Amino acid sequence: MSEIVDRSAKSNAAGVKAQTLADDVFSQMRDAIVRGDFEPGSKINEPQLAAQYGISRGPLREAIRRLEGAKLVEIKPNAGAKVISLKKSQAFEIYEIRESLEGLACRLAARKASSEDCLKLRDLLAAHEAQIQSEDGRLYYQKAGDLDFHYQIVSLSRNQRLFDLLCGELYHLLRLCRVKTSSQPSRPEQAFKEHHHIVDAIEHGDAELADILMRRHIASAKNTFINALNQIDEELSSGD
Amino acid sequence: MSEIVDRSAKSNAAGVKAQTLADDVFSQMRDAIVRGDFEPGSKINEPQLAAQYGISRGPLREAIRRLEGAKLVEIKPNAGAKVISLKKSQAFEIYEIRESLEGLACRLAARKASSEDCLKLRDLLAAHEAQIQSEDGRLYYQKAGDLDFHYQIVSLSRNQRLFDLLCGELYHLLRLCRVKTSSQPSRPEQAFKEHHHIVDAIEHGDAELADILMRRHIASAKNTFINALNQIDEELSSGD
DNA sequence: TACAATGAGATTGTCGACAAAATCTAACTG
DNA sequence: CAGTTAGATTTTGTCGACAATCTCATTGTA
Repeated sequence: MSEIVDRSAKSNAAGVKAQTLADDVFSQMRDAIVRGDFEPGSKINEPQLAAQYGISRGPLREAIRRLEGAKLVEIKPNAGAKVISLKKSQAFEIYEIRESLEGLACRLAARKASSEDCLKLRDLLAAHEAQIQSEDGRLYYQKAGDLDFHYQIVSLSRNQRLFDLLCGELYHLLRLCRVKTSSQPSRPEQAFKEHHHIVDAIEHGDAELADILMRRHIASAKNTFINALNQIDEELSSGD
Repeated sequence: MSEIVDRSAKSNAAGVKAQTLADDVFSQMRDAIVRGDFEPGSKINEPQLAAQYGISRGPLREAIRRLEGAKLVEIKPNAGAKVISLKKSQAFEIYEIRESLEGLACRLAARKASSEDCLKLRDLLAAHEAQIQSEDGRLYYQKAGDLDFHYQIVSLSRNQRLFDLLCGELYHLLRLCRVKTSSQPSRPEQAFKEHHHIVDAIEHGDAELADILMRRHIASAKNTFINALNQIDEELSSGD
């Protein structure tokens, strides 16, 4: 009943070939941008990219228009598209929005989650704990693991548009600037505790508390992230 | 410094002719959809529309791709685009998101607004009061006036992305389904009081209170809106 | 030497035509 | 008469070519 689905994965799932060239190239380019294969701020050259993907400029331009809709490129008339380059202040803005929206997701999840749902969350956290204690725990935790947790919470909100907005747009944007701070130390143990407290609140159906705890959790992530960015700026200006 | 700007108005401002056909047709179609000129759920016929706007299918398809990005149409491969048709549950989802985000906007506005800013808000509300007491007050207030107020609050948040999201996307979507409930009775006096209380909180720099008041204000709007939709459903099913 | 005009090259914007897919119609079969 | 299949028509997807615009280097002049 009303399952939350990732609509953004139109094509690149297991072996399902794309329906249209524009959609296919859109997925490829989106992943490439988020992965950091395109330098942020770099110009997008239509003839070159069309040749690279083996398509004509028509579908390519449609793909670029979709990227514009996903806020991953900026288009200026008669000047072409550029890969977005997020400044610190813009990353901060996105974190502010995420803080509010994930608070909402938690609030809704606390009202709607079944005991089964909570069990699945606990399982996920248990798997995370095992990973933390393994050698590459830190890396795993902050990369895929943390994201898994937030994904699952958002789907428990049973608000499809909220899911699309957070998981289909904002997360991509944040990953884009996280490429810079790739090896940020993070704080796995602390985050792990916070996750458990959030699940506690959801399990008790305490929507208000779940909201507050999640917002606090994201605020911490925001701070460590901004600090990492500041540090990079300092290194650049001192080493230059 | 750092003025909040409506980036969505690329073309249709005063006399400034569009830079590119695709952008121009995008604006026209977006306005037409929001205005209700396109029946929600109706199919978009490319050859016909291209002829209507006097352009070829290339730019038209790019415009449609941008509309897809704005969530105003849905595209299925090899089947074309359809104007979005929001169900009650989806409108509800959008209101939930709006509630959270405008709360955030208020919270930020309370922290950042200068006394000048507050004065402008008061002026706006005073103008509204005059309108309310005039003959077509009700209509004015709920249409342009109410929106003006919310626009201004969101600008005061000084979060450009929040502004784009709320004023550039969500408001359009809500206006789209408000077309149905065109003459909803609303509650101008009550809303007017709430607006004043919100400005009070912002003036005092009480971010927490401003947040709560705005969320409550939108929750009321959400309820009257959903009730109006329910009433329409009843009329349809009984009169049929 | 500094600076503006000019022109060549490259890039974006637009178009019409063709290919592939879907839809509709109508005839055919049980 | 219902259901299915085959063909015709419409619509979407893709391509290559041309026009408009921008960029940048070169040249000429003060």
